[in-house]
Amino acid sequence: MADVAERAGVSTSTVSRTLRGLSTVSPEVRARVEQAARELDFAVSRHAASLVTGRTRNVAVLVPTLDSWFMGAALSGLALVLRAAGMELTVYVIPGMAERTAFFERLPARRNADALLVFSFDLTEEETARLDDLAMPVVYVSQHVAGRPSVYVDDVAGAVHGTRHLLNLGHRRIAHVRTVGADGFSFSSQERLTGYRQALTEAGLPLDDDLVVDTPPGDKRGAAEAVGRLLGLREPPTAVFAEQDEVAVAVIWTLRATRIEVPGQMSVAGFDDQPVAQWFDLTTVAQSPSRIGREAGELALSLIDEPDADRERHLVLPTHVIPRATTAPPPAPRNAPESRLPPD
Amino acid sequence: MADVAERAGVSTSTVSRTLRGLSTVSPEVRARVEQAARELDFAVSRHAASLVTGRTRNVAVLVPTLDSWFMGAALSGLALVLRAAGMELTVYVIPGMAERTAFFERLPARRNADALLVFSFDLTEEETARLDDLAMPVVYVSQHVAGRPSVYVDDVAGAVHGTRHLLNLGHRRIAHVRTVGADGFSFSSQERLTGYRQALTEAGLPLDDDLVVDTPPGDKRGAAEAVGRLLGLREPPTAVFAEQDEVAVAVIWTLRATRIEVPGQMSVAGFDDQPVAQWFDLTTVAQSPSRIGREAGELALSLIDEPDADRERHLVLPTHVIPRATTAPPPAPRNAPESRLPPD
DNA sequence: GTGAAAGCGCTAACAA
DNA sequence: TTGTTAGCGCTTTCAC
Repeated sequence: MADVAERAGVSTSTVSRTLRGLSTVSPEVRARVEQAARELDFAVSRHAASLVTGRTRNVAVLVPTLDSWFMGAALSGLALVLRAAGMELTVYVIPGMAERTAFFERLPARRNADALLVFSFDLTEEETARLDDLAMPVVYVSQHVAGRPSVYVDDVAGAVHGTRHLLNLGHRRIAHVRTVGADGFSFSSQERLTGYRQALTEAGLPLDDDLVVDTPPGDKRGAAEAVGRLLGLREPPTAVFAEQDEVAVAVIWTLRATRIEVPGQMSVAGFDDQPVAQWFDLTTVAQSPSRIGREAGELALSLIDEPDADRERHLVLPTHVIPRATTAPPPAPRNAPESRLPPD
Repeated sequence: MADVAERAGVSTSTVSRTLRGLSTVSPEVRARVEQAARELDFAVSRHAASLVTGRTRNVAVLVPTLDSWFMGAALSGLALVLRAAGMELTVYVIPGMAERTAFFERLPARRNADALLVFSFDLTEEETARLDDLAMPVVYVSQHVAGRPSVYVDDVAGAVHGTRHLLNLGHRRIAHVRTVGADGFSFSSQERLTGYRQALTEAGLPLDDDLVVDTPPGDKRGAAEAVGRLLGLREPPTAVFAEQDEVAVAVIWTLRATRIEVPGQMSVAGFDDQPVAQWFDLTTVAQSPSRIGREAGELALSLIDEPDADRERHLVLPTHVIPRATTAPPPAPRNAPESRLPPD
């Protein structure tokens, strides 16, 4: 910066003021400084600037992986918002328990970012408390954390609508296939189960635990087993509401391999609307991770500017059912009393 | 850090030395300092440290998007390597031409990272030159840049093997569907076409330009048109080698919708082996973006430590064909002279 | 509207 | 082995 100052014949203060766009610089001086900066290919060192301002112009995110449709889309949305605000994005990827422990022990984001977005973890009380004394805004994404700003999709309502879609088609035996990961059921997983149950109850149907089966995510074999269990039931379902599109696709795969037609003999609906849903023409409950990312980014930015605003804000994003080709009325429709069904 | 020093009854220098793990600290003092640091939840400000060391302990990546299978996997691999080295990762997402211009104009990574990884852009000479005077190692990923360190997959060889797989099944009319984006054909696109042609030529087959058709990526309609063109040919192909799995899937989709059996009447192979390939049981040429990310990260780290080593290193990663259920011998096999085919 | 000077939190010489 | 001191490159008073 000293070089630029010298070349423009001004002090470094003036260069600083010019480059930050402060209006207290005369036009001629501004022009001279800008030209000098351009000629010298000068870029301000964020580090030095942070040191004195205390702001890093950097937002950190904590994610379990980068390698998923959801995270890719969410971070793309977030990146968009951050770039528009002149903020940079640093990513902490925490794939396993060891890394997670290390992260919460050292909290490396401390002082090196203006805000932290925590994606898709089901945090313990301790971890949340640890983040509380981070002295920076923390936004929780894809999870509800009481008293802290959160952004998430309305999984319960989504599952209700997805299930209702099947009910409205006339299905009465509707199964739910959910995923169980290394850490047990995720938060979304539980919410979607709740929604599924709620829709059935609303429709006056009994909750049959045999109709709820588990599978590891992204595992054909697991899905095959789950489907096998459902087909082995005395009264098998006529429709499956899967917790995620990937599971739905695996279910469809298994059914077709077993020569059971979808949707002719069995309807299948998913949740997410990720690209694979289009390839399979899958009926699904759509959410927008990219919007989640954007909203979370904007919330973080607003918290950076006004640390006290929105401190407890929960932003709940909507879903919508996209009917496609994997759901249809059941093969032998029973004479269901339509009046008892709430509208889809 | 002053607080920690006071609490431990030492100078800040000693705290600094301790926290950086220098061995010139006596065990008792080290213990006191570490305890004090823990009690105060102290984390070193990377900014202040960078200011004096000139090293940021941060690696920047320039990516066109985060929202793709390839980038997700590649960045996950990269993140792994970086975390192990205690480096942080900042991501610049440049989705469009405007952002790209802005990036190369301002070069915001300058002085704010120890290395830059440039993913999947076909850079112009100017842009490359611009990165040259960035005063930090720049690693080019998924592209060949003469005289600069690069990491990429061997697209030509991959396409050769993919095409040979079809040749070995007995196909003689093999089409190639490639993608054309907003910026024209990508580098990989061209390489894969080259490999396709090379395999045909090796097999003594003529190159028929009618067998090479274009489609926008991820667009069912475009794929349908492309397939239509191929089927309308006087002598239609018996197999399609698609530039990417997504295109292959779209092609299969169209074929099946047209009641053309895959692989019974038409074989289809892809390139990438992304998850959707498994769902469709797609024969494909597999590459490992996660490995690409790891290798690129390691190359960058080595360049940071030894700026002069490996300056021109090109790391070319292998691919392999995964035969699955979408390829089979052609419906009416001609009596092809097997001896002329190179081994797969 | 501009400059001089102090200092942000750290590390790296140098002394002790 | 430890402490003292001088800056790293910037922003921010405070004068002018």
